[in-house]
Amino acid sequence: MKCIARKGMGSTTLGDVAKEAGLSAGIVNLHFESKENLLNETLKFLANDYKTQFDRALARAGDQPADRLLAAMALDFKPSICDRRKLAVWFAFWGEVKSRPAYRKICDESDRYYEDIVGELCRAVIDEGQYSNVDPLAAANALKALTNGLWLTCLISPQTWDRHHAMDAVMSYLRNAFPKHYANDSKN
Amino acid sequence: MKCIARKGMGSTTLGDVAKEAGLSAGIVNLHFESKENLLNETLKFLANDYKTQFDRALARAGDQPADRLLAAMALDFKPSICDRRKLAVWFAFWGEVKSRPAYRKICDESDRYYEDIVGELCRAVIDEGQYSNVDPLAAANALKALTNGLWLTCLISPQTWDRHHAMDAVMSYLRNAFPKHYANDSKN
DNA sequence: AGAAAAAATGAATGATCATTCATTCACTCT
DNA sequence: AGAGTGAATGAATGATCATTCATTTTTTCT
Repeated sequence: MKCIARKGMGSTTLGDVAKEAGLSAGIVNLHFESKENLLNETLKFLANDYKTQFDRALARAGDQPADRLLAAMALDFKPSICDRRKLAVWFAFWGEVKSRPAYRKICDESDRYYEDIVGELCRAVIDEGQYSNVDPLAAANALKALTNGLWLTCLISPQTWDRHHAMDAVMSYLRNAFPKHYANDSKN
Repeated sequence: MKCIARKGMGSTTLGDVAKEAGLSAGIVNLHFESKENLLNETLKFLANDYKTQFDRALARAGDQPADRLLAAMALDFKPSICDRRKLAVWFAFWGEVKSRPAYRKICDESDRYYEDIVGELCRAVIDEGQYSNVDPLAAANALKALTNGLWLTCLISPQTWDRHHAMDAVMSYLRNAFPKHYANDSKN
């Protein structure tokens, strides 16, 4: 991941990875069989790292759906996730999604997991607030898209845009969509 | 662009490009000097293609800021822009933004152009609607991020998600943010 | 300690590529 | 027609890389 962030996915060689690990040239093939396999495992690792943090963030959040939804969204802009190096790796893989079905599949399955959980949270919030004409799954997908887009902005314009601006944008979205729940941004 | 969409940026060789063009091996270096230069020009071409369509879409839109803003957003989900092959190319470059300053610069400058124009449209809409506490630049950035994120969803989940769903999500955002202007989605 | 297993080395191999350039081709003038 | 110009060819070059594997080093047992 360090190598991908530094040199880009196309330009990281197994030699780079070995050097980064402080080991010798042939080491990656010994442990990962092939470069393709290493990259697949890297994406799985990244996805799993996110899932671990996501599950933990929800476990720590309270019982209220609105609090849980906020916790889920806030995670995306914590330093442990919204780190320019990690974001670069996500985008490196997304950049190959069209040409590498294996990457697409991993991302797609991962996305579905969050769509379910966040969709369910949205459903509960919508019920509570009697928000009419709001589809919970659509809201969950929009939130996911907003996050990914804001990550790109963090990547492209680090000088003028940071994770705090991004979190503000998410709060703004939540306030507009679910005004009764997020009227005053008391959190974070 | 065809090659990048099909094989990914790291795996497209100058030979692939030459073959796609129906020409011989050395042709790319003859016309573009180097591979690096070809890639830079490709990104510039893509950005310029978008700008052309953006300017034309605004030129065709009416005088009302709300109509103009809607036209700008709707463009992003027209087939000529929201095409899986073109999206793959955008993401291929975004995937290297961290490691290639040249790409970041082109994207950043391009983004700023739209931030100005869309920000100004948001400002006008906010004035008209007396929407309180809404920062026009923040709204413009959020809309841009939403678009980019929705593009990613189109790339990753083409089976369950298309440009129409994406446009619905944008309409939903506009309706929540500027209810007086987009209450009934009479357009597209 | 010392045998056995596991991990790591790094030189060698063979493939792939970007780039070069002498030559050929196609077209435009007069 | 034929000289002159620009475009295109494709074989050759040299560099980079993934991968292999015989050998060495380290760790884990008893």
